[in-house]
Amino acid sequence: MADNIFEQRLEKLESLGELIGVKYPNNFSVDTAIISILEEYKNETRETLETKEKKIFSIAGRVMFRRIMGKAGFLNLRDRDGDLQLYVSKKSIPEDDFIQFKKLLDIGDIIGVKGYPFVTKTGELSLHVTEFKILTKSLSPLPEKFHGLTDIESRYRQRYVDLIMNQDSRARFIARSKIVKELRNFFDAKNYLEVETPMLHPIAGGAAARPFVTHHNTLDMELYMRIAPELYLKRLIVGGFERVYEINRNFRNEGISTRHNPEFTMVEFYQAYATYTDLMDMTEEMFKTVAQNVFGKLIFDYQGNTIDFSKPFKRLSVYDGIKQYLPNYPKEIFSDIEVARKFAKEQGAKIEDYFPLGKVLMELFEHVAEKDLIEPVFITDFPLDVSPLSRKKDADNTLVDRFELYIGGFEIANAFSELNDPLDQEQRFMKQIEEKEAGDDEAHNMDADYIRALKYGMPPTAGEGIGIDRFVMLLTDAPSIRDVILFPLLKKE
RNA sequence: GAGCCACUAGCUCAGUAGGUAGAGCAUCUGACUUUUAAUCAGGUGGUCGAAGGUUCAAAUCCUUCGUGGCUCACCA
Repeated sequence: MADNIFEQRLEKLESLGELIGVKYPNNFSVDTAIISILEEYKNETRETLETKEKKIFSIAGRVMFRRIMGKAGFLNLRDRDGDLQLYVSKKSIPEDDFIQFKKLLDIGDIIGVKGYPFVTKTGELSLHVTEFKILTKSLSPLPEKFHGLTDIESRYRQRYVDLIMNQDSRARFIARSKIVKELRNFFDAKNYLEVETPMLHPIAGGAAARPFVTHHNTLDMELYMRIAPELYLKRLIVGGFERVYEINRNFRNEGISTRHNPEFTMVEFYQAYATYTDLMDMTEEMFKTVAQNVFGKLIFDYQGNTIDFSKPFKRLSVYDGIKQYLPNYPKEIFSDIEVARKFAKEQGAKIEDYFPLGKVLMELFEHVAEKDLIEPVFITDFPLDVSPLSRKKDADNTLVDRFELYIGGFEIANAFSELNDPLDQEQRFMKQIEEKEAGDDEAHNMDADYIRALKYGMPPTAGEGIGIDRFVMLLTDAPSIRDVILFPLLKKE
């Protein structure tokens, strides 16, 4: 015998080829999923089942455990959504099949079996196998059966192994898929139109972030991976699609952390004739609906904190938040930039000299409050300086009709009533360009076509973006964004 | 980008007054026809993340590098 596992398994693969004629057969038909056998027989006992006619099922999956005795043995078979124990005995199957079972099988192999359900002495529903076929040899051994794969890097790099071994990881990605489906149902029920807008942008816009740059060869043109779909979706509002949403990836060329992956998924949606307060109500309804429909509950544990979606979400303005977290604030910080800068720096916020007042206040707020925003809370009424695409408040032109939703200590949604005054928008872009020149490399760029679109008239509109990855983190109690992204970005091996 | 920590068999992990590497599971051989982390007996398997250095001697001490984790910074 060869002296390592890979070589040993290659030899078994050769033997299989000699025994059945091909090494990788594809002639086994599956007629049943394990979960439907479990469902159909869940109320049967050893006694009730013995009196019934034996019904043959054909199932397939991966061998996870085995316990082999002399002329018989048990296997645990796993398919896409269930595990079932198999009982294989020499006298019940053809001789060639028993050779496959006894001599050629390894844990991790993909097999197909036929057999009839029965209940063992110890009361476990099992399949009494009458045909046994190895369909795909696994040449690499699976991780240790009891502990599974725990090394975090391996779980990300070899997600396929993680998904085989770790049922909680598997369940989390299934939940993610259901969450996205429920979001679609939610928007579809409100007559939203799902659209797809460009991922390659000639101008990176719609958010403040550094983009990935790429190049189109034939047009010899610089392009940017999109940092947000916002400006395209609002062009569609101009075009008369009054309710649109898009679920897709954004790309931001920034740091990686437990809450940031360079490519992440957002649902961004826009509704004409709505305001940001309408969206607060809608967001609450959305979170409750998705949580209830996917998980059947409204109260979640997130990393040791309880998050209750059944209660109305709190609402707190940025300025009130500063007053609440820093009761000793100097009265002048909301009007005097020098006082605000000095105070924010004293509190430990990172303030650059070119920051306008609104940005200083925003940094201050996030520095002191963000970590404590565990229960769902809408932070409202942002400074104009940090909101170049938002509508000004009627009552105070230094603030905008905007909110961000915080849950579990991080930002999960951002929304506002949209600025639909093309002349104001043009001035705001000009101001952003000034900030860019002053040193803010994440300031917005001028998008002349977007201004051109607004000049045709965009109805009063509100829009919102929700980070799907973070939403899934909350609902599945995931400590890191990498736990909810199948293949998170890692350095090259 | 900074600090701290980790990297030993396919997997999960032991192993520091520095003396040349171990266990469990997996795998191999044998026994066993109702087991379920099966059991019993006996084997195989390692350039101790990489490269330098100190030393008679390095998994162990030092330096640099790599990969990863956590925290901070960045992320309006």
